[in-house]
Amino acid sequence: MRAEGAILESAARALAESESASMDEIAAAAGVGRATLYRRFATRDDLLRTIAEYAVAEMATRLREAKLDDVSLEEALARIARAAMTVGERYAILVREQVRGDPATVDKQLRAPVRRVFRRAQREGSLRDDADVEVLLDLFGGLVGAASRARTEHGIGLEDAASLAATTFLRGARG
Amino acid sequence: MRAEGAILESAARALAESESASMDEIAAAAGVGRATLYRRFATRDDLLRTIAEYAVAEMATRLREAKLDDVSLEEALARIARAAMTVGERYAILVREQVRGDPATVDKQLRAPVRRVFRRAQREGSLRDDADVEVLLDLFGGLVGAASRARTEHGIGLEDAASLAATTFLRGARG
Amino acid sequence: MRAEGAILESAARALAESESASMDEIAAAAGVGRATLYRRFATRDDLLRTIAEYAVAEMATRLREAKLDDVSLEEALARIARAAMTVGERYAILVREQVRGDPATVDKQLRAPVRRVFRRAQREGSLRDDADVEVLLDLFGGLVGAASRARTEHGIGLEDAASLAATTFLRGARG
Amino acid sequence: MRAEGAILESAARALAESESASMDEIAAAAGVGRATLYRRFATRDDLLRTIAEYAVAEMATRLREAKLDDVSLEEALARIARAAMTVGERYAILVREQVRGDPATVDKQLRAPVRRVFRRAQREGSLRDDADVEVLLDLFGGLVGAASRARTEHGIGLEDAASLAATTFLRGARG
DNA sequence: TGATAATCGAGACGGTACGTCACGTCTTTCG
DNA sequence: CGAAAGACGTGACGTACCGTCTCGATTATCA
Repeated sequence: MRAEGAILESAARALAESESASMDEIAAAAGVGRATLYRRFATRDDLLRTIAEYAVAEMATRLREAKLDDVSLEEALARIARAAMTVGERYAILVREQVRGDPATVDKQLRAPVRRVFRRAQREGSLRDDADVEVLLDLFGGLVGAASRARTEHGIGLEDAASLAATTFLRGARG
Repeated sequence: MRAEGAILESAARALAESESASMDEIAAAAGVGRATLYRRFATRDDLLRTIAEYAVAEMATRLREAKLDDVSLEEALARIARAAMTVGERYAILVREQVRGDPATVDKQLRAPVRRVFRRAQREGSLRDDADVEVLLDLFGGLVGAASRARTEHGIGLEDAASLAATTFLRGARG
Repeated sequence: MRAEGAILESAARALAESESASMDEIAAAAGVGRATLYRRFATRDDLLRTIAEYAVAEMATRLREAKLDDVSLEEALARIARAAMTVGERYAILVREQVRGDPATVDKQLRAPVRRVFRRAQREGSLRDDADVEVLLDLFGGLVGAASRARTEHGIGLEDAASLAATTFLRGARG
Repeated sequence: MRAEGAILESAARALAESESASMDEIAAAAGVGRATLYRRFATRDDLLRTIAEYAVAEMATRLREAKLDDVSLEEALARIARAAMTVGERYAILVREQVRGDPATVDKQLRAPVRRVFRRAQREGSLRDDADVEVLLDLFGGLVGAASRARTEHGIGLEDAASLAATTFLRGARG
C-alpha cells in the first residue's frame, strides 16, 4: 500500500519528467493501480492541486525556518528568494501548468510572512510606502521567478540569482 | 473564404473566452469547417504557436513604433512595458497555456530592440554593466509580467503599472 | 455489460436495416459507447468479419444437425440449400458487402461437410466424378445463391426454392 | 479534353487495380481534374453505375452477335456463358461492389435475349416449362457466375467453365 | 486462527476531443 | 466558355485519455 505522500512524490517526479504524463503513466510510475490513483485524487487537476499544496507547505516551512523577522530586509529577501527558487524548481510542473494552490492558503502561508517583512521595512523606511504592499509582493515575486528562469537558462548559481533578485528589488523599491 | 488572419483572430478570441475551447468550437466560432481549421493548422499546438507568432509580430511592431532609440532609458522602459502589457493582455491565452513563439524569432523581434536599449544605457552608465544583459532582460520581463498581473488583480491603470515596472527596474538595476 | 454476442447481434440487425450504418449508429443500437464497440472490433471490417464468423458458425451448426451423412443425396442437397438460404437471408449484409469469413474456417466448417456428401455420391455413382469436387461445390453454391435471390424477388417459398436448387443440381451433375 | 468514354475506360481500369480507388485517384488516372470527373459523374455511385451500363451494353452487343436464335439451346447457353464470363471478368469491380445497372435496361438488353432462348426451348420441350422462366434465368445466371469464380480460383479454361455451366443447366433443367 | 471487512489491481465502459480521410460543392484562374 | 486546381463543409473513421465502475484477490482486522 502506497501512502498518499509516496504517490504524490512519485507523481511529481513523473510529471517533472514528462509534463504531460497521463494518469495511467503516473499510476504506473507510482507502482499503483489507476483506480487507486483516482481514489486518492478524483481528478488530474486534484492531483496537481494537491501537489501544489505540498509545494506550498514546503515553501511555508522554509519561510518559517528562515526566521525572516530576525534578519535585515536584505537578508530576508535573499532567504525568500533562495527558498522560492529551490522549491519552485523542484515543482517545475506546477509552474509550467499554471497550477496554483488554494489562494487563501497561499496567502496565509506564503504571502503573509513576506508581507510582514515588507510592512516592517515600510515602517522602518527602507521600503517605499507609497505603493500597495500587495503590488510590491507581486513585483518581488516576478523578479524572483525571472531570476529563477534566468538561472536555469544561463547557468547562474542559486546564490547569485537569489541575490540578484533581492538586490534589484531592494534598490528598485527602497523607501 | 476566410483568410488565415481572420481565422486566427477568431480563434484567439474564442480561446480568450474559454481557454479550453475545442477545435470544433474554434472552427465554429470562425465560421469555418473543422477540416479547414486543420488544413491551416495541422494541430492545436500549431494553432497556438501561430497565434503566438502573431502576438510576437504585433509586439514587434509596437516596439518599432516606440522609437526606443530616440528616447531616454526611462521613457523607453515605460513604452516597452506599456506595449508588453497591452499585447500580453490581448493574448492572455498564450500566457496561460505557456505557449512561446519560436525562440529565434522572439529573440530577434522582441529581445533585440530591448537589448539595444539596455546596451546603450550600459554604455551611458545608467544601467549596471556588471550583469549579463540577457539576465537583465529577463528581470525586466519578470517585473513587467508581475506588474501586468497585479494590474488585473488590483485594478491598477495601465500607465501606473507600466511606470511601476519601469521605475522599479530603473532604480533596481541602475549603473 | 453487453457480451460480445449481444453486440454482434445488435450490429447485425442494425446493419441489416441500413446497410451503411455508421459505427456510431451501430454502437447506439447496441446500447453501447462507440469506444466500447472499437474495443471489441478494432475496425468496421473487423466487425463485419466477426459477424461473418458468426454466420459461418451458425451455418456449420445447421449442417451438423442436418445429419447429411444419414440421408440420400437428394435430401442432403435440399437440407443444405434450406440451411444456406435461412442463414444467408438473416445475414444479408454480409452477402451485400461481400464479406467472407476466414477461408480456412469456411472450408473446414462449411465446405467440408458438403464435400463429404459429394464424395460419397461420387463413389455411389450418383454424382459425376469427372469434375473436380471443388468446382461442383462452387456450382451448387451458385445455384443455391441464385435460388435464394429468386426467392426474395419472385416470392417463392423457401421449400420450393431449396428444392429447385437441389433438383437442378442433382440432375445437372448426376453421374 | 477527355471524352466521357475515355474517362470511363480509365476509371474502370483504375478501379480494377485497386477496388477502392478514391475519386481523386480515378481523376488523376484519367488525366483529368477532379472537378471534371464530378461534372461528368455527379457521384461515385454514378460513375460505377455508368461503368455498369457500359458493361451491360458490351454484353448486349456480344449477345446480339452470338446469334442465339440461330443455334441449338446447348450452343446458345455456351455462348451466353462465354460472353458473360468474358465481360464479367473485365468489369470485376462491378461484381465486387455489387453494382447493378438500371434494372429495366438490364432486363431489356440482357435478360430478354436469353429469355427468348429459354422460351423457345420450353416450346420445343428441351427445357422444363413447369418453372417460371425468370427463375430459370436466375438459376442459369447463378451457375455462370459460380463457374466464372471457380474458373479464376481453380484455373479452369474459359471454354471448359462455360461448357460446364451450360451443360449442368441443360441437364438440370431439361424438359 | 478463521471469518469478515477494507483495500487494492486490473481493466471494461461511456464520453469527448483529436487528427485523418474521402466525398461532393464551390470558386478562382487560365487557355 | 470550359477545364484544371484546389479550398471548403460534412461527416465517418480510428486513437487516446478522462473519470466511473465492477470484479476478484489480497490484506488487515476482529471474533
